[in-house]
Amino acid sequence: MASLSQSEENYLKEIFHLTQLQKEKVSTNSLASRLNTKASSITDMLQKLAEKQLVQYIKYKGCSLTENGEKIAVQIIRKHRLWETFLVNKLNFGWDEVHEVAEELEHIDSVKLVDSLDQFLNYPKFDPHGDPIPDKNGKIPYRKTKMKLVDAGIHKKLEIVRVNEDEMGLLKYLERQNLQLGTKLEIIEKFSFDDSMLVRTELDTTINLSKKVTENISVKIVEN
Amino acid sequence: MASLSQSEENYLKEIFHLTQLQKEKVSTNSLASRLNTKASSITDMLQKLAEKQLVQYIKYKGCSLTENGEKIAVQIIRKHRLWETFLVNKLNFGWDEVHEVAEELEHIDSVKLVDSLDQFLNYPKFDPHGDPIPDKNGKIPYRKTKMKLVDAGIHKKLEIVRVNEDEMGLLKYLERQNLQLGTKLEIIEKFSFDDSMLVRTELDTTINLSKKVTENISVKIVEN
DNA sequence: GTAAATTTTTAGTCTTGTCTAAAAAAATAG
DNA sequence: CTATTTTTTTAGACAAGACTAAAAATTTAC
Ligand SMILES: [Mn+2]
Ligand SMILES: [Mn+2]
Ligand SMILES: [Mn+2]
Ligand SMILES: [Mn+2]
Repeated sequence: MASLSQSEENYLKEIFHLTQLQKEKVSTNSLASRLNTKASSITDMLQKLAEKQLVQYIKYKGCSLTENGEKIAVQIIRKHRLWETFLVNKLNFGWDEVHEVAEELEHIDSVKLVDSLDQFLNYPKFDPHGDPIPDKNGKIPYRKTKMKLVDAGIHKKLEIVRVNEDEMGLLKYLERQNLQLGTKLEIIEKFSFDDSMLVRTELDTTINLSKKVTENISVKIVEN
Repeated sequence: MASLSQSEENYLKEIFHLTQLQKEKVSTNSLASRLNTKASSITDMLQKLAEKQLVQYIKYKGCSLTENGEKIAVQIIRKHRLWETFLVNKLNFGWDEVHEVAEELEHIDSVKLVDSLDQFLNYPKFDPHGDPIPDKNGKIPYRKTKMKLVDAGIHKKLEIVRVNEDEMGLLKYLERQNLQLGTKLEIIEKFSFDDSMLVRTELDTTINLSKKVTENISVKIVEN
């Protein structure tokens, strides 16, 4: 089990994420754009990872993770999300400040460290953005009932359970609007001409949210 | 201020440590043995670091840190020792388990992270081995009164304030003997034929310590 | 003060991960 | 179904950081 380079780990992680989004095999170009590299670099690396039995790769057909590759990817995601939780819960980072540092911390290689951190944080199930934190065995506590705000029905009592941390600028925007995980809200009206919606929060403030926003927030129904 | 590679940071740190030990310029070979590389690799890197104005390097004459190089080295040491403190104080690592992980954590690049960690730990002055932790501004809280146990006088009340974490196996040995930072002891007798000594600890247990041990423990005098 | 031993540097290679440019395969359009 | 466009792969290059072997400088020994 020779340990992997940061680069290799990032590739595995990204293949995992892309596989979640669309069920098909992951294309060279999609990886290239997520990893900010050129397609040729992706091809090189995929060949290496295939060699190491971490991905299945068929020329021109894209790739997917092997069982082993997925196991490793999940552990990196576990570390990433635990560190983000640590930074927010213990070191008082804002939720928009943690991702970059977690990108570095996730590569620290020590099982004892990760497990101790997990315990120290009291075995959190979700990170500061509401993403599930895989446990020691790689089990991911997906939320069963969760939908994008854009798809939620009108006049139901909703609670924000997840925000898309990848969406550049969203976190800061939500902070400014006083919207956070756990915030309860209700859709008052949906405007079809620009797909924005008017929502009312607990404090009786009403805000208009654009499609861009409501597509990147997930909620659960609290009551109806 | 382009950020440095892990390798470059390790070189700077090691040059700093070696400069502390012996006042002269640091030799290529001494660096090679500390960094587990070959002398030729050292030469290559010194040329690069000299280029970047981080070390002063004169062919065949050894090197030393520039002001800027030292500043960076000290900040890495700060990070190393803060992380070690975190691991012991918050995650319940043993003092013999932290160094390796800290070697990785010390390269995480985020001033906010380091300073928050420092605050979270309550601005510790010393790490789990009794080594001083540089502050945000690079000031190092050296202990004024401290001597190697091997050099301490007989029948004085002493307290362990520092152990040499580099000495392979020492930490585990001391743990086994129930000797830790803060342990009070008194030298009962010194044996010149093998330079060992008999010490009595607070709990009235007496232990014979070899020269190898007493050279790598530092104490302060509590009373005489 | 010269010869031998040691230390340090140089020259040349290798691996990793990236890039650009060109070639090849696959997808799309008419 | 063929031609064009797009995607992917290959070929060749480069920088970082390490290594080995050989050359050069320095130190030590007599
Ligand atoms: Mn993140
Ligand atoms: Mn997250
Ligand atoms: Mn250490
Ligand atoms: Mn230490």
